[in-house]
Amino acid sequence: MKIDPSMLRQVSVFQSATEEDLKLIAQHAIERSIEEGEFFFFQGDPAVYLYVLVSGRAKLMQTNPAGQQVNLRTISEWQLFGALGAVRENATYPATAQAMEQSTALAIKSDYLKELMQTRPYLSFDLMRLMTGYIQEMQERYRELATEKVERRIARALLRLVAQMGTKVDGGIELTFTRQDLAEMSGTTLYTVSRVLSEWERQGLVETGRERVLIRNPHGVVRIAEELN
Amino acid sequence: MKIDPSMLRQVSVFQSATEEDLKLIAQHAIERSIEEGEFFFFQGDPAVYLYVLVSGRAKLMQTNPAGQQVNLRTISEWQLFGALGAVRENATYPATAQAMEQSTALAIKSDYLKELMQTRPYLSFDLMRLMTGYIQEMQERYRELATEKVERRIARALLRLVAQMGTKVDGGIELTFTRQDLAEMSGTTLYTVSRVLSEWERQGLVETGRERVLIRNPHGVVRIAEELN
DNA sequence: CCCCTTATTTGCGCCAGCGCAAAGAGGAAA
DNA sequence: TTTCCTCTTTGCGCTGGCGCAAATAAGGGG
Repeated sequence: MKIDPSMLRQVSVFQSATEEDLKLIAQHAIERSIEEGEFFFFQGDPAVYLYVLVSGRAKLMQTNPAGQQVNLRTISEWQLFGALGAVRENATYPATAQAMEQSTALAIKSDYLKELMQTRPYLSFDLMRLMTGYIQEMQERYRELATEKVERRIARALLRLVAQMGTKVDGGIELTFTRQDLAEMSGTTLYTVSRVLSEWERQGLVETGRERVLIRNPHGVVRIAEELN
Repeated sequence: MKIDPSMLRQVSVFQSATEEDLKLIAQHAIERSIEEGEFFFFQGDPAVYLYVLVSGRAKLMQTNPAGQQVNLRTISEWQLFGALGAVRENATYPATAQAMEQSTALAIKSDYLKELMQTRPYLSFDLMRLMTGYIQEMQERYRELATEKVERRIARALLRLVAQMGTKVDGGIELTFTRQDLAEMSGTTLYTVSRVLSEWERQGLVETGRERVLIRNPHGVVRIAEELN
């Protein structure tokens, strides 16, 4: 199945592209579908392609030598990932991309995008805007991890997820994540996440289930995330 | 005192610039000198200028509402900082820049660089390369903070500093930092840094003094930083 | 509808690292 | 030399959060 080039405009980096460019990009893209739990690429692989997620959900994570991992970012539809290789020569992916459900992505040769960027300043510019966003987010999360207590970090992780992929349902906002995912996102362990969520449930802030958190009182979660003390 | 434009080539982002461009940039730059402990800008200020440090040393840090801070990066001569504003509209600085000693920097209007970048792809490209480097470093540090024990984090912080600003002296590599600085760089407290350094001193790895660490056995520090156990 | 796999909860014990407090130590200025 | 300020060290007690282990719950497939 070929992707309609104009769909690509949903990708933030391509928002100012011409129809012409989108068509070119679509022509150079390869579609790749993988199952839940499989990988688009591994940390350390040569960064030959960059990807645009077309459907499904994936996570970008980093693993240390001992195998422990942290979740850097969750990728949803029409987000770009693995793009660092388009900038550096002979780059390797600094993180691993794993599908959280059956997913499809467009793979675009990093070199090709690099070539396009030579003559299309808006592309570099939009990509740069994306990157500055990541830098800011990582800086913030780094500070959080260094200075904030676990409960607040979990609250923030939850809020970030709400902004990114929360779905409104009756009675609140729903998120689909395992405790383990949440732990990797907030730099803690699944046990602690479970305990904190249980406590919040007792307070009526959330309602939890298997791979599911329903936020009943978003304002309450915000208060935990922001409250100074 | 006016800066010789060709000196600007030491700035990584300007490495591929033409002499012409360097001259233009130099003409648009304002020199600003500040004393130790003073600030180039604060987190939250409108990001009107970006800076190139000409002499001295500064640190970029992020503060949380309660006032605790983490050190994101140490800036040495001819490094660019505060550049995020050149990319985003109406941006505010996401961090605070404080001089660690008497320092001088060139201030360049963010808008001006943005203008230059429109017609000089190499500039965007080199800036992007710089940014991808920051992203990678922050991702790594984030993972470290989430998964590694304090001792190892301190070892890594030390090694990063060695790479960036270590000076070779007889008997080792010397660094000039307070325990507090080191603590902010590795996400811990000055007490813990002090204890760890004392222990390393007993083991003969380092020699410590006021605002000073002499690394006697770099290999030993690397071992602590890398060793999987 | 039952079985198996995977996710979740919770009790329990433990310890790494925090942070106060108070005592050194080093430098700079006078 | 003395004073003062800042940086550093270290004892001490405490606790947040980790992680094992075992029980429980929830799906999903056959």
